[in-house]
Amino acid sequence: MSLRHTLLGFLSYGPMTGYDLKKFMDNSTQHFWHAQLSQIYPTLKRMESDGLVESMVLPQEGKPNKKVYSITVAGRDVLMNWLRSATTELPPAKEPNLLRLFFSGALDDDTLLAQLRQQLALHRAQLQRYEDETAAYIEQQIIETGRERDGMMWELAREFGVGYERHYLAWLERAVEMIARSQDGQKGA
Amino acid sequence: MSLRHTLLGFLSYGPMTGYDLKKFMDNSTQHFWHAQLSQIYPTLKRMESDGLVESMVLPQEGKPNKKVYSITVAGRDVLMNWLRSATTELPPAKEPNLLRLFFSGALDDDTLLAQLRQQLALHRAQLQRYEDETAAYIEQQIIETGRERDGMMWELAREFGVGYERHYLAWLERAVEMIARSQDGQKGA
DNA sequence: CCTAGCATGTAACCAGTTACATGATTCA
DNA sequence: TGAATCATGTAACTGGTTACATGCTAGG
Repeated sequence: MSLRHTLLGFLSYGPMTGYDLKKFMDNSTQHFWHAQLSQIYPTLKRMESDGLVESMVLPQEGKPNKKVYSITVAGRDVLMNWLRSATTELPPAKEPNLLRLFFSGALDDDTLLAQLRQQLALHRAQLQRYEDETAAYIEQQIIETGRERDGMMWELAREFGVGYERHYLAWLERAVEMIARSQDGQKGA
Repeated sequence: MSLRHTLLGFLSYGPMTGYDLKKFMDNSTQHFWHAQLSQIYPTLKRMESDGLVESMVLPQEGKPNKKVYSITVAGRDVLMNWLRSATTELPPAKEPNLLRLFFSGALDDDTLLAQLRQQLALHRAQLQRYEDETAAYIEQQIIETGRERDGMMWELAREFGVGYERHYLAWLERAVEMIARSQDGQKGA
């Protein structure tokens, strides 16, 4: 259900097209909610027939016409109800990399270490991105839109990402160390 | 694709039924991969016709017959290839609670604080579970099965969970503090 | 010349959820 | 008496991915 909520959330900032919505998602909610254009377009269509959004076609030359969506009163209602709704359970997660590790007892130490080091590199890069690009993007968005309170939420989400990557890195580093040490022990014996 | 890998992973420890597989998942991979029986049964069937597993029917009285699945050589092959496969990208995640917060600028401070405190309670409970039940369960499994190297992986996954919950709690606590403080400032003024 | 960006969508497929169906046994 | 555990599944639906289709403009 949450793609609908994501679209309502962005449209609550102002009217825009499906294409615009995709770009906003790629730049901001990407790491906690994402979608392809091929899912966004039909979802907007269904949301319109459900009365949550309405569209206006802007004719263009040399490009397909723009279809600009706005949130309706009913849409704002659905959005606010979602924002207020209680969290009674932790959402189930799918983490293929953890799953892989869980069953990696069958791998030799070298392959296992290579796996973990690959992940280390990816997470280091992601931490960097949160600290540089994402921070700059949020600051710029706050200046451009003047949405300071929303900006506080965006910043909180970014800080979650930073904390998450730091935890992930610390854990990976400990795991690598542990396995490397147990390997030395075997070679030395 | 990863439900198939999960099932192969558990079957690599020994033959079991779909029902057993579900219980193992609920007790161990639950927080990084989960599935319903209604998805497990047909998946096993397709894996059998793909030659990754094979089944043997054990007749029972008063209950449906047991269908015990074992991993085949081809299945073990697929499992090992997956374990060895490189991680080239961070897997995309869906975090409805973060998404909700991202758009929560429209909520008043009290509702926002209530939201965050609900989450705090859930994550505190989850941390406790990882530290008590999960730790005990893993220890017991290692003793029962003698799989010490696999046990190291299970334990690493558990420690990831502990670290994740600690990070989540620290972040929630900071967020609550920040919002509560900004609220005091407004009241005091 | 080719790639990226702008801008819309459809169709086929795969993964996952919810509801339904059956039926015995054990425990509170 | 009713819920939980054992044990299998099917059917209908929803959510999400991948591939296909079109076509112009700007920049390296």
